Amino acid sequence: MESRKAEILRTASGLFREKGYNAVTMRDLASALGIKAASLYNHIASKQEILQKIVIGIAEDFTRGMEGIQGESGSSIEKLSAIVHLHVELAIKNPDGMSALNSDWMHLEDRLSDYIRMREAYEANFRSIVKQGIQAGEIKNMDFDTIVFSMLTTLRSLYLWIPKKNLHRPSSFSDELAQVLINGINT
Amino acid sequence: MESRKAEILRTASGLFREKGYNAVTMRDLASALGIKAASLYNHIASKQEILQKIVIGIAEDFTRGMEGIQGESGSSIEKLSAIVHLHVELAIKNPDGMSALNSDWMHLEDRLSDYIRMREAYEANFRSIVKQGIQAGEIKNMDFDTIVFSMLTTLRSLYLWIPKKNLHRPSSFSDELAQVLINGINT
DNA sequence: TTATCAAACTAACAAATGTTAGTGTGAGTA
DNA sequence: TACTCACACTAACATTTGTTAGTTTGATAA
Repeated sequence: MESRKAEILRTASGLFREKGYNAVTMRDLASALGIKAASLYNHIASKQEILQKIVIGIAEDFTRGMEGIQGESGSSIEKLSAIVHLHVELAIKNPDGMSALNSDWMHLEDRLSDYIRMREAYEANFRSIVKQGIQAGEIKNMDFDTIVFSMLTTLRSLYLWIPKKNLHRPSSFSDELAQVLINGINT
Repeated sequence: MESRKAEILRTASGLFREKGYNAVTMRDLASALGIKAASLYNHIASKQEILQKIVIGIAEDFTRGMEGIQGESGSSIEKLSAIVHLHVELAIKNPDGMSALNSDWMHLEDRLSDYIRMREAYEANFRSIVKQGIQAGEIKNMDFDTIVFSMLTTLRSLYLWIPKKNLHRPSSFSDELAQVLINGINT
């Protein structure tokens, strides 16, 4: 059974998505759960903790996923395809949390530097895979920054789009997206 | 000379970009301008007005730009290329304002429905151009939603990226981006 | 029964926030 | 000189907000 705390995090994610972290008050959140604001503090220490649990948790999912992909053997194209799958999987699992990660990370306070470190490491890994692909002749030698930026922003924004689609078969959707994203830059 | 009001809007755009509309207080904004919060009200009616002027102004730029493109003759590929140019031009002109448009539109209150109407009209035009391109055989018949989503999110996120690049020649950058975005879907 | 414990409540507070009222000031104009 | 007007100031306000203190409740275990 979902713990009360998990329920709070899930409900908060939904509200953060609609209005952003700062526009959601503890009274809003309590009201969405059918309780009073003060009661929230039986479960969480502060509003900050809610944001941190949501955002850092997902950032760690991405870090773990990227480590797994880097650890395996495979061509650059195969690795990029695995990255697309990772983004689709996490966006499906928790689109509201992804929204907070994308829009509210700057309000992280104490854990802001942790988040930025993880994001930079992730992007460095991503760039290194694309670079290897170009060197190996697997990826077209177009403007490097443009390739990376275009792929990353599309992947980062998946949470906006995925809830609208009817994903009967997530894995086939994921394959399809990988095709569209990679075919444009594949040799 | 830049009016005091324009200076306020410009400064506010920068702060909104860093922290988001709700996290920027009138005292923050005043302090960035070297004055007191109450003095702002000699120039603007409310905090809301600042957001509205910024966001609705840019939304109207896009609406006008799209009307111009739709009005001209040309292939779908040429129109898409013109749309890329439009996005690059507006992102260069005012990246901070673009950030507010992308991240703070939901706080528009009175003018929220105006904004949403404009955005929906813009996207409908975009989709119609892609659809015509597919019917005319100019664009690959891949998954329609995926093509549209991938292009639109990349264009919408340009403001995050453009300030980091050294754009000596905006028009050649624009051509390059259009190449990367369109080549992947071009026949 | 009695004790425990998670989880809700009421009441309150200090700080922050958007905004208003009323006032001063200094440069340009009549 | 006297007037105006843009633009800044101080002081204060009513709300809103995150959070704390202390209390009640209702189910489960001893």
